[in-house]
Amino acid sequence: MKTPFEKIVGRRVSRPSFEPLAPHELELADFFVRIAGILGVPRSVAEIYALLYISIKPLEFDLIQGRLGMSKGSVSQGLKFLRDQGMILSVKEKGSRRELWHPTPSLAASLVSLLRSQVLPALEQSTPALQRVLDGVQSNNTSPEVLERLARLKRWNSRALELFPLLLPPPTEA
Amino acid sequence: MKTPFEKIVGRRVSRPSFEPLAPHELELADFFVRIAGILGVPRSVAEIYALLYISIKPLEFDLIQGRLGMSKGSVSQGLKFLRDQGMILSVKEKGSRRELWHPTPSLAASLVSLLRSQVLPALEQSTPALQRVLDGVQSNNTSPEVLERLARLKRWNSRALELFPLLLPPPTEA
DNA sequence: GCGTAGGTTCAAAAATTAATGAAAGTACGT
DNA sequence: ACGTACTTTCATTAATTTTTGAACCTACGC
Repeated sequence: MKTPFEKIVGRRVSRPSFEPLAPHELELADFFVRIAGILGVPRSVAEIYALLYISIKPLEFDLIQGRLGMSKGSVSQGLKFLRDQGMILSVKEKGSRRELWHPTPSLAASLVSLLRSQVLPALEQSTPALQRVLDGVQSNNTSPEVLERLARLKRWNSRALELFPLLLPPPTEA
Repeated sequence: MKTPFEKIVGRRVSRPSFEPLAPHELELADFFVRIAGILGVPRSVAEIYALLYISIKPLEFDLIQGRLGMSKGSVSQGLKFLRDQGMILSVKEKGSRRELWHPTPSLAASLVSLLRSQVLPALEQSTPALQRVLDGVQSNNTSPEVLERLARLKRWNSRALELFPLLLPPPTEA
């Protein structure tokens, strides 16, 4: 029992029912799920994005939940993730407080931002870490080969850190 | 009770004990674990690779197991993974049947092969999948905007598939 | 200002993924 | 050709990640 009306009538009122995904919608969802998997993004997030991506109009919370058959919590967290990554935007109809979601124009920019957030922190932590490894290895006695290996690793890390902004430039501020 | 000698003496004989990792070895392991995480490779595999990477000489199974404090199964599977990816090689001392493991000279080539094995299959599956989505969408009535979105997605996928071998060329056969 | 539509939080359950270790090969030195 | 040192397999267990859903906010239309 939830809504005031349901309290009065004393039974659950049938909720608006939603279409399950059509075959081609499912296929697009699978596609995004696969790509997301590579980047370590959970399936529910990919499904939400796919649904918004293939929809003509911006979609509301309840419809997303209904058509994908997932919990409120998942929809809320999925939308938060996509919003934080700048992958979706919302509009509001006037006179309603509900938000309607649609994908941002540039998927490319979105993916870049995702990759950045995954890779850059790792690269940045690595520079001092590798230096410490080199220091530690030099106090012990190690072979010139190992020393050279580690030095090369550090050079690569530095180069990657330099190249990264060129390949995947950060979003330019307004 | 395991070895014949232990059967005779009737008690477990103290196994050779192994040094735990030194601080700089731990730090290198952390580095590889972090990088591996991005690529969805489990921690145990990264740890094995780190140990081989920082070692002067090729290492044997038992020593890897002992120093990393992990199970036989994990060591076996980890070595298999690294071997299959072409990231490590083995040598044998004459008169012994045990294999000694060391990293292949080129870490770069190894990482490329890893990336290929993760990304390429996804890209390849995607081409026909996206075509099916386009077909499905056209039989339904959808907006020109959505159609354009999906067409763009497919073009990107094709381009990625073309570019991939250029960026990360497959290993050349001997 | 009140009531509630619309959304978030977060502890607990479910699902997925990784590690373990005993049993089962396998091939090598003798 | 035997015995066993060395390794792999794989069902089970443990760890981690994802999803759920009920309780809880919060701001807006009235």
